Amino acid sequence: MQLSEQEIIRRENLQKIRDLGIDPFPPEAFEVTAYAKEITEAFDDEGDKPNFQDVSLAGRLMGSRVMGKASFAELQDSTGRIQIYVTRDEVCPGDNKDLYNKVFKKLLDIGDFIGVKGHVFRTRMGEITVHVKELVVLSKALRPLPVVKRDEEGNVYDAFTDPEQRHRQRYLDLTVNPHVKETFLKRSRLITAMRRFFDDRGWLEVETPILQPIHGGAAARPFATHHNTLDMPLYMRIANELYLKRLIVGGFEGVYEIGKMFRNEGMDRTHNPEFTSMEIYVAYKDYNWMMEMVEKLLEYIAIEVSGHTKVEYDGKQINYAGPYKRLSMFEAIEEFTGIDISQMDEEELRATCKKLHVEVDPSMGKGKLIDEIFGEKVEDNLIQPTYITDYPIEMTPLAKKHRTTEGLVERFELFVNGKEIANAYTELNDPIDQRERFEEQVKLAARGDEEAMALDEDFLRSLEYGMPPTSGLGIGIDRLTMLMTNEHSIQEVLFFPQMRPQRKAEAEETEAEE
RNA sequence: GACUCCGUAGCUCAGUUGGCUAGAGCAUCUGACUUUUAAUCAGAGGGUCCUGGGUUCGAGCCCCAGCGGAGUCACCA
Repeated sequence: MQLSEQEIIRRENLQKIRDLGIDPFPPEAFEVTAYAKEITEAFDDEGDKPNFQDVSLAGRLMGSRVMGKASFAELQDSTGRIQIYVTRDEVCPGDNKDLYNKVFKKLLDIGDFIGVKGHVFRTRMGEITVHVKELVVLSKALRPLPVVKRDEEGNVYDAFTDPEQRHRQRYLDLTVNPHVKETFLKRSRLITAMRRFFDDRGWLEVETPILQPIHGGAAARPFATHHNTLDMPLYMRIANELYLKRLIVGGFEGVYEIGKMFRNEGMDRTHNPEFTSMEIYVAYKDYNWMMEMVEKLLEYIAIEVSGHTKVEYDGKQINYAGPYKRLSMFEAIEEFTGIDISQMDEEELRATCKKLHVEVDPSMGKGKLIDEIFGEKVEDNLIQPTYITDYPIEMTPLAKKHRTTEGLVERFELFVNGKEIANAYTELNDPIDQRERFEEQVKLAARGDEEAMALDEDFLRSLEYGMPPTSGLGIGIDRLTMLMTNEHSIQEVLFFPQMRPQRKAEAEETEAEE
């Protein structure tokens, strides 16, 4: 491996620290008693006795301003940065000044972990600072960190911005770009809030198989794998719906799962091959109840994550306080095109598509044609949270037929900022109807539809034993996180988004070793 | 999968119509400095110009192929 000049110098510094009898990677725990954010927010030197007079902090050294016998430096811990003040004679009370003159001034580099003990004071310039009495090396960094600087007005210099490097080396991104950490803290708060909301209502968090012999529950191409001992193909799940419903059959009244799904399809700003979804099923409910539940859920999450029901996205204020506007698919199309398609047959729909300049192909059936019109003419207009209800039966094989309208199912999707973020049904629990719907899917598959659902005989058997009336909901956690954090790419809300291997040569070497 | 744009120092970026030894700021190194704030001042070092071919007297720049990324579209919950 070819080392850069800076890497060579850091390795030399590492050895020099060892030569001074200091372990640059000490095994002992270091007791932390205070954090940067806590100190900068709560330090009080107005009264008789300033607080934080005996603190111990640990973190990375992120820059230093050395001036002879006294220096200022930046310490960055898990909560943020704080200035530290280090003087030679306090850090080195005896005759040996090596710790200051050699270790601190020369051998420590940006990125090294150090621990400091001392008291907090305010400098003449007004900055809250830790006056260091003891300093220890906790871990040496051998590679130079990107150095991002900010001036008083908050202007950023030499930002670490290349998306490729940021995503491949997320640890660097997290270290030098504070906003990134904030996004992932919000993601975590979002999931925690959602879990608490469900747990408080007595619904049970469960886990269902990720490796599935039949990839059911959604329309998507799967990742295929193989189990050696069983000598059988297995698929990474594209959905967990059919397993969660089996648990409702088994007698749980409410079950939910937050977990990864895998779809072997294109990648772009809103799609990663693995993504996190939340699915919940509640017995004795229908989709009308579910709409009210989702309103409460999102309002709760918005407040927990950002403090308000109104969250800015893309320069727009999105208001998550319910109730949300509800439009049937036909009403929505009529609202944005002026055309009532509810009574049209396939030929009339085809003519309407042509009139609206919506591209179609001959393989599309009635449901697909309606979906195309909706996607082209309506979706982008649904900025504030809006429910679209009552979808054509052809595209929704797991939802119950509409209670009043022939040809529709009891389904809704929630749209925010023109994107679908939730999907829910009054679940189909009639096993005979369900079998017929699966058989339709099998016919589609025979016609070459790679995404048609497979027939799951065991799932049908479970329904035949009886499933209570149930409503189910799925929410894409990544996309909801994007909305709550004002991020525009799914890569910004995943720690490690999928990327191509960096070098072909390296990939070939790895293969050769196997 | 198609098209467009991008790839130069650890980081952010210049680099003219193809023309001397490829530049800047920060970072790094040497020195000065006991309250600094993007610390400052003086000096120094650091390059697989993404990779491989080609055109040319001469390529960071032009051509071809490849690798990686970003965007748009296609596909898709």
